[in-house]
Amino acid sequence: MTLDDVAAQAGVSAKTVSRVVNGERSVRPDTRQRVLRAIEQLDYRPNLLARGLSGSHAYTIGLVYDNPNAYYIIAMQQGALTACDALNFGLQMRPCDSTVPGLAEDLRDFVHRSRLSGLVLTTPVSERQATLRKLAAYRIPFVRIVSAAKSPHDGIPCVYVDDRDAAYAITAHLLQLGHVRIGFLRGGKQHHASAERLQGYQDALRHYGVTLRKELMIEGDYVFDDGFRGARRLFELAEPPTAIFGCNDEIAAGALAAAQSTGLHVPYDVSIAGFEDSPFSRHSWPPLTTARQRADVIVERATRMLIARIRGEHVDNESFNPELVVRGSTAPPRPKSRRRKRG
Amino acid sequence: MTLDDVAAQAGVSAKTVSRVVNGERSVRPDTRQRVLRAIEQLDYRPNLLARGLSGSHAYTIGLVYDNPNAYYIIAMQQGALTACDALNFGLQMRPCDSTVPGLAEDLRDFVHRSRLSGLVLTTPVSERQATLRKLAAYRIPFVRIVSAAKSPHDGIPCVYVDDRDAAYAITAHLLQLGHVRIGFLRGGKQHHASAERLQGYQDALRHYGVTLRKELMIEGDYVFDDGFRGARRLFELAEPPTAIFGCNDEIAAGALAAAQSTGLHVPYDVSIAGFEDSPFSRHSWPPLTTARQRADVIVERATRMLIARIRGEHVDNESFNPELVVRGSTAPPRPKSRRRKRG
DNA sequence: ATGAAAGCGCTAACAG
DNA sequence: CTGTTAGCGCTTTCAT
Repeated sequence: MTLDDVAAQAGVSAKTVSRVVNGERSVRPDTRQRVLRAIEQLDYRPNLLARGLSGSHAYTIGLVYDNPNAYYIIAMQQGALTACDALNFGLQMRPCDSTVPGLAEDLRDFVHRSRLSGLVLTTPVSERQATLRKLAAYRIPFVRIVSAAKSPHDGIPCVYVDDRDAAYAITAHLLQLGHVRIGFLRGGKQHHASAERLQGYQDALRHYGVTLRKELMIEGDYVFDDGFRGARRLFELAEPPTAIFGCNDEIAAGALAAAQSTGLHVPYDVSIAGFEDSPFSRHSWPPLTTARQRADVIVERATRMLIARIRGEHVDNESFNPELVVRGSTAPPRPKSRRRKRG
Repeated sequence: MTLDDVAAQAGVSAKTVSRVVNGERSVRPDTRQRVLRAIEQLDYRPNLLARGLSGSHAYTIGLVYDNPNAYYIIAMQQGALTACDALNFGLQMRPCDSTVPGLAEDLRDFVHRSRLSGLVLTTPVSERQATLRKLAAYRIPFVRIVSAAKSPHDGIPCVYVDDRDAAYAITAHLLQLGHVRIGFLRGGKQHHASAERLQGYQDALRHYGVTLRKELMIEGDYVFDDGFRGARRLFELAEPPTAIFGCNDEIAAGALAAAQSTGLHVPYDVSIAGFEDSPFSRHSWPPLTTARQRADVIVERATRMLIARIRGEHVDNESFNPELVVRGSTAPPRPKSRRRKRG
């Protein structure tokens, strides 16, 4: 079933059928109807390979990620697949290392080789300004997912996730339980979300009139071991925190393991909260209080935006707000620590 | 960078370059070398769209999976990508539900629509005999990954993983530590690996002269909650086991959580072992003794086999043996005397 | 063992 | 508005 078959059936040229299929407006309504009917009768479906080879792009997008978190990746892929299936686009997965020097060139080659229509950039690739600039200079259409409290005004379409607000909510939850000394285990610096979450933590403390303490904020990366080590350091302080907020669930899981390895009971001796609502947070004991971040929804939206953009439609930035999920790993501090604070 | 460029560089015709790229044997070794050098010098990559349009198939394979385990999926994708990149094939991911009635037809449509060259079937899809038969009848080339102690002789190429042997090794490890009452938390019945692992467990017990006890083998699925519930049931027995072998790491993580929620100390009160060597097993406290199963390696091999088969080469089945990894979650059982003293 | 010619199904660039 | 003519980069088929 080819364009020519449809053309013959409709009594027009192949090019006209092509125009109808691609939604071009320079076709008379009655001609269009005739072609549409022929397409339906013959159950014609365009050959993506031929379209891609001949046209300026392959009707396929690339999903670019550099994220050590398996759950996150699966969720993102799921979202991208959903959108691509619905809109008749192909999808290529592209794991990468966001820190290599030639990343923009690699992605350019990737796009050119497969004649990709565009890219969905996820964090932290989406936060490397130099890479974004180069990609834009290469005229590669892309949409990115970023961590930001409000819509960026740089003209590049994005879905922005308000990590700051969600981190504020988690910290406020701990403060409302009565915690005052709250440790913060930071995530990797190449993720802007880390800074946003730290900001949310600090904003909450300030609003509740609690002094920020440097020794309670520990640097680290989004890995279990840094959560473990960071928590151990916090426990060894002269005045250890009664609650710990890990920058994501994996860090929090590391903190949980550290508590257990130290003989501390969670949540009675120490409360622990994470971020992300990954299966990690449910598959620990006790399950972790966290912020629900629907990576599948976020990426599906970004993918739809990208395809709309490729089709020349106007697109507006979209926002996503993670939602607080309270589970068993957080509870009020033990009275002892409160007394200590007062005395 | 096209075939013609390479042909010019190597001083041969485009067709010869094509032959080399596709691994055809009718090329003289020295000619092949010359072409290979030209390809490297020019960093030539064949255009998959053109190949697909021109050839009888799209030089792209599909990776089919129905597995709830994110780590497993990522590892499999990684392996498939590695092989496809090396052999200049495209890759399409295909998550599915292995229990739906029309699966074979869905996959056939998937293959035809994208003119896929073949499929890599992973468990448990690869174990649905009716689906396999239909796929074969549709003349769709595929390679499957199965759980088996020895090479199947059904003429369908496969990579077979000896789960039984690895489960035997884990059980033997526990027996050698001195455990006699060893609980087994089974995985989902639609996975043949579950039966193989149970078999390995039973073989080891028999081999060591330990009586099998029904109440120590608990049914369940490959999910955290079943590990949790199953372990709780074991702890409630009049004579609870001193060690638990979970059919995979997620089940074992559930068992670990159950132990902790019951106030049992791992490994002093109870040893726990898993299977898979997923990050789960490292990100718990204590880290889990397990069997290392390199899903990436397994799938990469399967993918290479599939492509070889598509190219008309002869392929033999390959085997993979998971390897025992001992970590902190297993230790000798507590001597009765000491237990009394502490209790 | 290698090459020449003929498309694969579609769209871009031009006609009219 | 619609049609014609050229390819896209590769594999097929058939020569040699």
